[in-house]
Amino acid sequence: MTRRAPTLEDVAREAGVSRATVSRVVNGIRNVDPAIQEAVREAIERTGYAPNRAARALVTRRAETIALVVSGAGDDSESEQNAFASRVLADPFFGRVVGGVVGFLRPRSMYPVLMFAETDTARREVVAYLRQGRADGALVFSTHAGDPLPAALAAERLPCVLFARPSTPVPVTYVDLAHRDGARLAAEHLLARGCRRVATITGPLDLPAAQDRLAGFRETMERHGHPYVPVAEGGFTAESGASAMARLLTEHPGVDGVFAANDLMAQGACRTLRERGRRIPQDVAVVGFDDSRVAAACRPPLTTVRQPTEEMAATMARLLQEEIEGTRSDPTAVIFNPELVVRESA
Amino acid sequence: MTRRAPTLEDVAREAGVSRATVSRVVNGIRNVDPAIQEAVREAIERTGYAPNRAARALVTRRAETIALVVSGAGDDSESEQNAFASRVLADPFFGRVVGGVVGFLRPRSMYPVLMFAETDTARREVVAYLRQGRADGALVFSTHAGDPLPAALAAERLPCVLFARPSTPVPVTYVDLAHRDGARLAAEHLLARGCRRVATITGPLDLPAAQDRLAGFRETMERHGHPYVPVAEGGFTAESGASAMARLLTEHPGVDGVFAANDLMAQGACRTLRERGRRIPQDVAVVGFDDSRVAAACRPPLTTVRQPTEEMAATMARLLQEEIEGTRSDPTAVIFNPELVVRESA
DNA sequence: CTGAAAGCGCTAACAA
DNA sequence: TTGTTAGCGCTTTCAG
Repeated sequence: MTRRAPTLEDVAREAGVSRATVSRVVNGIRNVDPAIQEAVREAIERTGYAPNRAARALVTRRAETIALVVSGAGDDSESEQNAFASRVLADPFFGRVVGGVVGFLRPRSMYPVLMFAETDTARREVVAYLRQGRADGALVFSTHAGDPLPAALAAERLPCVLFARPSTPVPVTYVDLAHRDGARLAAEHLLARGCRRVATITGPLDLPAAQDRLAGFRETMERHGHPYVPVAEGGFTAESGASAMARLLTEHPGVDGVFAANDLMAQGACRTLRERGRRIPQDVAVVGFDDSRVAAACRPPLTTVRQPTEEMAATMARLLQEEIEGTRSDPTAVIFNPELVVRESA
Repeated sequence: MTRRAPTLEDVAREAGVSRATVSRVVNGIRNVDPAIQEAVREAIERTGYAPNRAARALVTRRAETIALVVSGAGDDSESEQNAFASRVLADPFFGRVVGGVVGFLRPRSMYPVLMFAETDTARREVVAYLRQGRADGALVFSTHAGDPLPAALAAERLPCVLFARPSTPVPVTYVDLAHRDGARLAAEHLLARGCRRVATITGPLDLPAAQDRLAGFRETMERHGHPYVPVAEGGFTAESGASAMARLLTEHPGVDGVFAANDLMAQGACRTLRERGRRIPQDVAVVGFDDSRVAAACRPPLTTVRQPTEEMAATMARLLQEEIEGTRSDPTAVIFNPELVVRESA
């Protein structure tokens, strides 16, 4: 026999006041006599009252929930669907993202709903979820260029904030990093330590972030008298970094410095270098990007360009909140500055 | 000027039927004339109707949401709070868990709410969240023994399912692995390949899973004439595995086989072995546990005992669903069987 | 400062 | 098979 959960009505009766008054106390609205406030609090205690969020959501039109969406490119196979989630989770970058988001949300008694959207069907479901008011807005992390999700969300006027500027212009708020500046830091560091035959391993070049890191790196090298920089494109994974490094070594055996556009690829590059008998950093210096947890764990520990991922993620949550509350209606962007973290690899 | 979202009422008017009929169509309840069904569907299309979940939740008393909770031991410092999330996410085990849960939930248009609870305050918030009906139940992953969360949830009669049998008995449903059998597989494999001086690196021994793996390993070794097995306790991290291996080598330089109670520790052990000039598996054979993604990525690839984590997680979700729907009211347990995966390390 | 009352949008008896 | 109607539990004017 399970007793019905106590409602506002029950508390009101218990405290000898009206529902409205209890509601005011629960929601911390002032203009309530301190004595009555106390009485209500006691009644809540006695009854073990917990407000029904569905009822509140119905009238406030707010779920007090936000979605954390990872949008990618994949096929509809079921194996692929499950794999996508664990692949994303395996990326150390994602752990920092969640840490940052949770850090912002928790003090507000909110927790993110985790959604993976690697197909158009899945993306439609994300839109439907938001349209049904199950979440008030979305933090979107796209893993590929031309992701249609931001535009779909914007078309429905659903609040959302992106990580990174979208590759095709969409009127939507985002946070990003000054990638060119980061790449510049890497280039200057390699040059300063005496490297003269410097190459770079880029991310997927359809991603603006990867393009910007490459452009910034080239620019700086050029300005310092190195107009030609060998380039190998990778896919932001350790495996792709390893094979990119192998290609680079084949074509340019004399390379003495490498800038990889993320830590995972830098890690892969290190593995290849070690296997080919190159010492790091004596023979080849390696600089990564992100300062994810693999950077410190790598052998040797990676010199890298730090992206303040947690703060960026927390800022996304704050911007989304503003959008939901209507504090700000026009899209904005917040750009963060990278920092060089010198360890042992360069 | 943002137009009010269309409601059932709007659709009903558009289709020339009653709200109830539209509701029936939306919820796929039969006994609706096909022609009317079609008309309603068109009206939904025209109006762009999306059901308001808060309203539905209010009457069905169901949020159609479940929480995925990671409960751990930590202090109240803010840095610790954020670190906990990314530490958990960094564990490859967790990626498989999420993959399994999402695989079950998604076909049901559900997505997990991610909650981290490493302090008593945070755990109280988890309970409050569920009591408010923001989620219908919880999947709980405890990272330490004697976690008070399962008991707290049970006391409030909130539906929940645990990963692994709780260290103190709580009347609650859980899934688990036949740890002893897994350890037996490891022992038999090491013995079969000719190892005679075999040691083991255990997990934190306050965890039943760690105890069982140790007990199963010892038992099998004993039955095969090896009553004494050197033991070093680790903490389920690569770092702890590395130092446990170092202690083992100091005290038992002649060791020729090691069973680590998870892959992360096996990975750490491999690192130490390599640094001390031991070849794997020629000088020392290493067997891990879990078959997480580090197992295949390790050098050399780890022979390990596979825990079907995705299936276990998916089963948790199914059991929770049953509990929420009241299909089953008594706690149950589902125990999975481990499998040996032979790669190169042993 | 407090209470009465009108919904929020939906589901589910119950009637027709 | 369809419609009518009574809430679900809460917030929020609007009076008092």
